[in-house]
Amino acid sequence: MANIKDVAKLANVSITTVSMVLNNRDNKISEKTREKVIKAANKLNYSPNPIARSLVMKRSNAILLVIPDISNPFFGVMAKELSVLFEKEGYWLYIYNSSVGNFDERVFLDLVEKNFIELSLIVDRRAKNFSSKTRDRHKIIFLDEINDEGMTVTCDNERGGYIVSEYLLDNTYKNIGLIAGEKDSMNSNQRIKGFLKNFKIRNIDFDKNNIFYGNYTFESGYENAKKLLQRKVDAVFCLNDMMAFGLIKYCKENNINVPNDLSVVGYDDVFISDLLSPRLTTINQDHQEIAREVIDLSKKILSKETIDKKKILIKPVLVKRDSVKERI
Amino acid sequence: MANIKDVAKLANVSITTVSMVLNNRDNKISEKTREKVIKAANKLNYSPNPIARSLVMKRSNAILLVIPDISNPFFGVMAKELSVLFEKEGYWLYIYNSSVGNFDERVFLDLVEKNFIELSLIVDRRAKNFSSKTRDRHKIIFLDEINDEGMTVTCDNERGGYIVSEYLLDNTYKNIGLIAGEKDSMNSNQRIKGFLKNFKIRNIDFDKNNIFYGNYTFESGYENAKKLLQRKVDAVFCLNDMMAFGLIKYCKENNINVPNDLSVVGYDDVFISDLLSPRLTTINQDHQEIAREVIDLSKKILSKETIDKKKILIKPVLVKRDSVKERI
DNA sequence: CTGAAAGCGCTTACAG
DNA sequence: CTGAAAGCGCTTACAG
Repeated sequence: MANIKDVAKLANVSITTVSMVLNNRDNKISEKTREKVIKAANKLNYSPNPIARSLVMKRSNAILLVIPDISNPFFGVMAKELSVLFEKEGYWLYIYNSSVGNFDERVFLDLVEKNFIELSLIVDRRAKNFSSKTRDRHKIIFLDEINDEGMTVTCDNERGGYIVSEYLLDNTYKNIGLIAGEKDSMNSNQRIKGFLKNFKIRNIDFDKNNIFYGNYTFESGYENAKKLLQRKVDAVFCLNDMMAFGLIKYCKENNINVPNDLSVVGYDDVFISDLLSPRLTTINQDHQEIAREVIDLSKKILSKETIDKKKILIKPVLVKRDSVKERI
Repeated sequence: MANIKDVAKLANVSITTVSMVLNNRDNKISEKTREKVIKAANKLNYSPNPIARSLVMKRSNAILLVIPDISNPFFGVMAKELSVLFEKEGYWLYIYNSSVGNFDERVFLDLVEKNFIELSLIVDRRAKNFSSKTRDRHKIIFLDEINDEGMTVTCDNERGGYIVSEYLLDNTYKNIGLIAGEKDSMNSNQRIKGFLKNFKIRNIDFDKNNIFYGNYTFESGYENAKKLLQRKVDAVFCLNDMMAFGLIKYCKENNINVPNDLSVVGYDDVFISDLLSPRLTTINQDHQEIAREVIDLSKKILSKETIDKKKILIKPVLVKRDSVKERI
């Protein structure tokens, strides 16, 4: 692999000149030299070493995406879509599975500063505790409703929860259970908040013992199923599809018919929700729109434009399918 | 963020000494200096900059994983499992979605040489055409049955295909269709080869017009469904689950009952196969075992051990569920 | 036992 | 208009 010296030698110029031409700092370079350099570079199939470049420029064209778990299809699709779009912009995505390694401010700083990451997209509740120094020094977009200061692109979780309770209460469900995310997950808590809001409005009591906390995995849906069913619930709102799948799996194994014996609502509308038996009623978050908004915002941040909106909320939509028995 | 100079200054030694201590090249360094350095490093929360390190050492602790599409759950799970295991070994995984960007020898070399990648894991048929120079110079494990020279860890695709035809023929299916992967996909071709083998053995003709080529996506299963159904097939072998999902989706929309009107077999046993309606009969490739074998082999390759086996084949297993109607 | 120097492959003031 | 030199943050012969 040719380096800048080889090109300089072949073109009979200094490496300074090569660098200037190739980086278009060539306002003062003569057309003739320019051509020589370009020709030599092409001949040698040269492109600059990004590692060396990062070291001197302290930037890297790299964008960090922190997600809990790439094997969750919701994040898989998100990662894919963001990859495509950022690739077009000349950036590449460095995916960090935060449930695999650990993830805290120290890990984040190490990752970002050592690798000269230019922008970070984070969906991880632990980012809530980042110091303001860290937030100020690094460009971050939260894809999680973590706080009210940072840039955020996310689905309107409170509204999502609200819609679900509306649907279930309208359909006269009386004893509704919840399988939530981690206790300190903002996404999860916002969805719960929206969900409970409707109970208050209608002046209906909600037994908080009906809330079980999982961790957004298939397994945690499965494991919470049993406890939940002991409480004789007639409907369950799972705060993501994966946990709904786990719950449904448990029901199948125990001859509990969904939706006749139990109604189930998910959240995410992962593409397979539609293929399940029963087809899963769930909340759709338009990931294409999320991705688009993320890219838009990223471009602005990267080009240091001043940004008007600090929080972008995508509207959630209830997709009615077959896992809820409509009683009205 | 502290750098090596800061540590040297605080510990009152040269940067050489700091480097030696921290990299355990300290056979000759006095215990006293050693301690001073460690203390200073801890105090400053210092860890070496990996970028600078890569540049001088020409290695990076980075492993490249080339997969077609991270949004396919099969690859998502694979990526996750490999991440976990490599993390434990002190490496990190750089995931490249080859269906997003393009992928050829040039792209590969650029990626690997510029970033000082130490090992590449590739599942992409286009790697078939890599020159032997490239293969020799770089450590590669193919997760695809691409050729007979390189290191390979993969599922025994031929056997997988064979098992399926056995099952379908035993169940007296007469007009079987195939939705395959790309025409030049080795995985796909091996599965087809195994599938057809059984026809030869039993002296049954197979109409090759019943083979349709997709690209392993949900959409391509859906799109091939129509053409296939016009050929009045009574069973379809989809060469991965995603395409089977697409086919089943089409059937649902067109009131074709699976398995009563049409039997369907998939390949991969993605975790959701079990949750579909009907539950998908498919070939299981034990990804945990694949991941383990990959790690084992990787460790050997990275430590330059001589390797005995060049090709590791994981045994596929038919998982009988509900998408095939058993006629015997 | 420890350190000064060279060098990895680049970019960028600065000089001419 | 072009190039020599310094420097990014490290490691590693080599010298003493």
